[in-house]
Amino acid sequence: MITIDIHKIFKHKKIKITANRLDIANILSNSKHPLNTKEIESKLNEPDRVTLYRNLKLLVELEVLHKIEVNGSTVSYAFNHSITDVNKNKEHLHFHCNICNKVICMPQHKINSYNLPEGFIQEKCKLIVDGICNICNKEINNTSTIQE
Amino acid sequence: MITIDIHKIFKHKKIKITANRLDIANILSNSKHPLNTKEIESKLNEPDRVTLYRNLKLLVELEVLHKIEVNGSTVSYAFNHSITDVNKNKEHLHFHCNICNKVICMPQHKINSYNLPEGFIQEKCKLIVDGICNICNKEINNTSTIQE
DNA sequence: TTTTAAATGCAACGCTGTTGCATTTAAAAG
DNA sequence: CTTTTAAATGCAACAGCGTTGCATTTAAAA
Repeated sequence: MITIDIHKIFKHKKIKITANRLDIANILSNSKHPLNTKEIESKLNEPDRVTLYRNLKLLVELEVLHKIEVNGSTVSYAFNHSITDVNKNKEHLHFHCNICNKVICMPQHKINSYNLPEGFIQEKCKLIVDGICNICNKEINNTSTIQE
Repeated sequence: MITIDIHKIFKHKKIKITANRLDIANILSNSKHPLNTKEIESKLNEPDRVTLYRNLKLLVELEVLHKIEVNGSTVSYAFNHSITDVNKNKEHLHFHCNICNKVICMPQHKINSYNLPEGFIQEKCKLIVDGICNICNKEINNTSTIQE
């Protein structure tokens, strides 16, 4: 059961183990794709926005979660599996679908460090590709076939 | 004089040539770096937020400007020089300084297209490196030297 | 010069995230 | 197990960024 691992992580990070935090971590840990605040909120039983925002912020600071900002209005969160599994979660490409707004990790495309001009220091890096995801693409093709 | 080129661009795009729009385009055309809304606003004589936002949106849609979102709270705009100069402004790396918040174009690092899984369509792409810029880096070193 | 559709500027709103503060609760101490 | 206490919660209110509605102004066509 994954819940036990999350208990351990919270203990190790020395934060209180609360229902709110367990819920958030479990939802994201079990999700195939990163989820935005709305999606997380809708999966919670007692959704208080303030508590959610505070816990998301805390868990990102403690590196339990990753925050992924594909654009100004779409902020997603993903569980940082590299806490338990070192191989996963190196900085990688994120795909953002302009139709369904979903964010999909593409760990096959890792991000290297770039040769910047003298004096520039690279701390973090993000690579975002916008477009149409495989599911929306399929739907578009189906619809157009029917119409013909 | 650059103003004449911008006149031509607006004519060609079939939008009214107004003082507001000329100001925005001139400010960004003459700026070395992309500027955020606050910075543009501070350089305007009569700053009405609504008109500014509406014109920024329009000029981005008409591809006179580029919109660069390095994170949720930092949105910058740059003049699209490729309208007049085909060589410039291919999609490239943007550097964001975590100290001064400035955004700097790094056209030496172009963005290629990625080999995405079956069914995914790439439309746009962005590559953002966060860190410390050369100017802030120099300031940090100076300060620490004095303190020693 | 007249006409008209587009652009502007104000007020008010909406969404996302934050702050202050009283109340509740996890978990440490006894 | 009970008491203690610092952290977490939930509410109200706020702040920043961008948008919408609408009356007024203005660029540019007639």
